[in-house]
Amino acid sequence: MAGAKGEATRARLLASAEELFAAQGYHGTTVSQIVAGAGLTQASFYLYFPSKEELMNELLQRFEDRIRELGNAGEEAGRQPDGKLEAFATHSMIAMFKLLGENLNLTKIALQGAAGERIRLELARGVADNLRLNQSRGVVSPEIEPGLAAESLVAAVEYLAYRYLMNGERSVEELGNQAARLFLRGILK
Amino acid sequence: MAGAKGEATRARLLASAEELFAAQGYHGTTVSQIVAGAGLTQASFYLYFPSKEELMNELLQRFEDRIRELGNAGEEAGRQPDGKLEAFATHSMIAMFKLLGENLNLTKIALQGAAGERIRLELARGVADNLRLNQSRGVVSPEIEPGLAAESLVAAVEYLAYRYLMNGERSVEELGNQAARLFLRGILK
Amino acid sequence: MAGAKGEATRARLLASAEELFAAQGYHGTTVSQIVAGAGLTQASFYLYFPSKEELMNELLQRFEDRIRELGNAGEEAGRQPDGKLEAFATHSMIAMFKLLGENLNLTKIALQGAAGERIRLELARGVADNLRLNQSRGVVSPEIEPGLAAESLVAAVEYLAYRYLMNGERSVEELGNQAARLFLRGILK
Amino acid sequence: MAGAKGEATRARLLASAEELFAAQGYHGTTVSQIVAGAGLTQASFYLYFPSKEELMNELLQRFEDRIRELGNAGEEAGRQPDGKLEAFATHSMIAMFKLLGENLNLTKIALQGAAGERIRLELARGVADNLRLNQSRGVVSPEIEPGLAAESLVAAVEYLAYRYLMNGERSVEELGNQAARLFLRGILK
DNA sequence: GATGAATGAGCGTTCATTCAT
DNA sequence: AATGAATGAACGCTCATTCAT
Repeated sequence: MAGAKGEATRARLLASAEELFAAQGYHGTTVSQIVAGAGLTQASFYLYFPSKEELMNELLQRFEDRIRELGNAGEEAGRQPDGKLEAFATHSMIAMFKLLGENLNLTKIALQGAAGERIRLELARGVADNLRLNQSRGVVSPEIEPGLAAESLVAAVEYLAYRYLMNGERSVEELGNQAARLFLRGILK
Repeated sequence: MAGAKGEATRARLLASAEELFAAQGYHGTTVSQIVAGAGLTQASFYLYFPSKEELMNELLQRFEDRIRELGNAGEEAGRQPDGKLEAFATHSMIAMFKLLGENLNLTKIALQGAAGERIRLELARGVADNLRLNQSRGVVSPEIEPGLAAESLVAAVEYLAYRYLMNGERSVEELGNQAARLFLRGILK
Repeated sequence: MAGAKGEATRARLLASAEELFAAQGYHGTTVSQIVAGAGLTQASFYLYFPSKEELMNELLQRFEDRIRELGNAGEEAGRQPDGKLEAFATHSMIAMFKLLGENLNLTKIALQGAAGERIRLELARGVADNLRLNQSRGVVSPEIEPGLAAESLVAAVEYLAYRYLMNGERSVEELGNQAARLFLRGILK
Repeated sequence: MAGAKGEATRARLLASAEELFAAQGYHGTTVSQIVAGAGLTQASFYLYFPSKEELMNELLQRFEDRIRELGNAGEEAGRQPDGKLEAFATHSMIAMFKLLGENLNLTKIALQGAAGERIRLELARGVADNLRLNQSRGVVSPEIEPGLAAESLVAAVEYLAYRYLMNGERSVEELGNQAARLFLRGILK
């Protein structure tokens, strides 16, 4: 079982970097801070990553992979025939909050840089496709522009996740229910 | 009117910094890039700002001031008696998009750092107050949580502004109408 | 007269680098040694040169320029009709020793790296052309291979210059005379 | 015969280092490149050599040993009574080219550093002694300075060896004949 | 006999900032 | 009002080397 110790060290570096990148941004974080957080010297950093930038890329890649898994899961669920859109939407929201909640630092990192836009759009695309499908089924109002609505929803979910899950003020279910209600029925009585 | 030239130079530095901070972040932007964008030498920077950080603070301050103006205007408007909430909401939305659209770089800067949270909350507070008022009037559904709804709305508006105004793909009015419709009546038919 | 001080500093850096590169090679010399030799801090180095490598290139360029001047002068002289080859050769040798002697450090630098080969060949080419010309005139033995002979001569001159001019053991004229005699008439009685 | 494998590994390290030092110089070559060339890890290097510098010294020592053997052989040959200097010189030249040709990388290494001077002088000393002996015999011109002539010859031979043996453009015999002719009889007709 | 993991020191380079002119 | 010249501190990164296994 060669390399068990190395794997652990590598994981510590990733964890340290994740935290720091989220808090201070990529440029604002130094390699020396990352290694300090992992209890290592600077030189050791380069045993595990060829550069600070590559470590960043690895973090982003991890996040994108998880996003894609969510997207795939959502797609399957969305194809289910019957019209219980509300239950499905709520469930989907909760899944999104859960995903983001489990990767809050990654979320923040991924969304703050140039890569952020791409990831955001990827998240939104799945939602938009779903809206279009349900428009054709007559469940979703034809006045809605699926793209805009999906992007609004994604932006809101991201923010709420960061705002309320980080400090534990709200649960994933609460947020999912409220967001689903808000976006499905609007705020009017 | 001594200092007219100095004022202009100072403005050029602010403009250069605004653009660069928005594109690359605070840490990712160097003083030498800022002065290059303003056609000056490094040393001149310090004739106008005590430090890079103070320049940043000034930009943030400017943005907060404009936000506050918007908030004040909204408050007045919100107190108007009659029940035309929809028209008022649409109008408010357009005003928000207009404000952000006129300060896209500042918006991006303000929202990416630690100051972002404070500003976002300030924007949301005005909206939340309004929602609460209209809940008591029976116009807004009692199931809505004003805080959450307001923050969702602000997050969505910010993102849409950045996404569609920067490249001119949408007008302020289009965005305002769509956002108002979405948040007021929801996506369901 | 802007920049007089800067020019002087730049020259000091070049001088310091020239000495160090000659003594320790490019890789063996550090920027911190160069600036120490010029009485500056590390950061100042980069006010004058974009990189250590560019400074090196500039030194090499200077040397190549001087070599080329010598080559041009030699070419003109070589075309002179009459058959006083011996006097001409001696004069040419002295000119070469003088050039190398005035740029001993540059010579050493230029000849130790990858660029060395190119420069050596350039020097030798002029000599070889001359040998060929005088072969056709019947002055130089037809058994001689001009390329080999020229390269031998250049290699010998370089070494002698470094060996005897650096410490002042011999004068440019002594070396020129001896080398001319050796290569023209050989060592046999 | 314990240690057979170790010996082989050690030899691989020496070979790898020889090639790299010749191509990039001592300072320009890293231990990690050396071990990579030998298919080992960094740590293994220090099982065989106490330091990078010691490896270098060993390479230089090997070269000096071979030079000395050549010198001894030459001395014996030189003492042979009869006056066939030309044949002897040609033979000696070929021997030198052969030696250097078989150790081209070592030659390059040995001559580029501070040790180069010492080795060059050692090589030249043997030649100079021989010239002096033959001057007293009246075979070599009294106008020749043995030291200068010997050093010129050595410098030329070294260069020619590197220039023409590395790429196989010339054979050891061709070079030996040409060099002997050139130095013995000169270039004049 | 060889390795994986680690390190202290130093590399070339860039940063925000200062000051005499 | 602006600049040329300089700097201390820190950056990301690589070096030769060590040591427990």
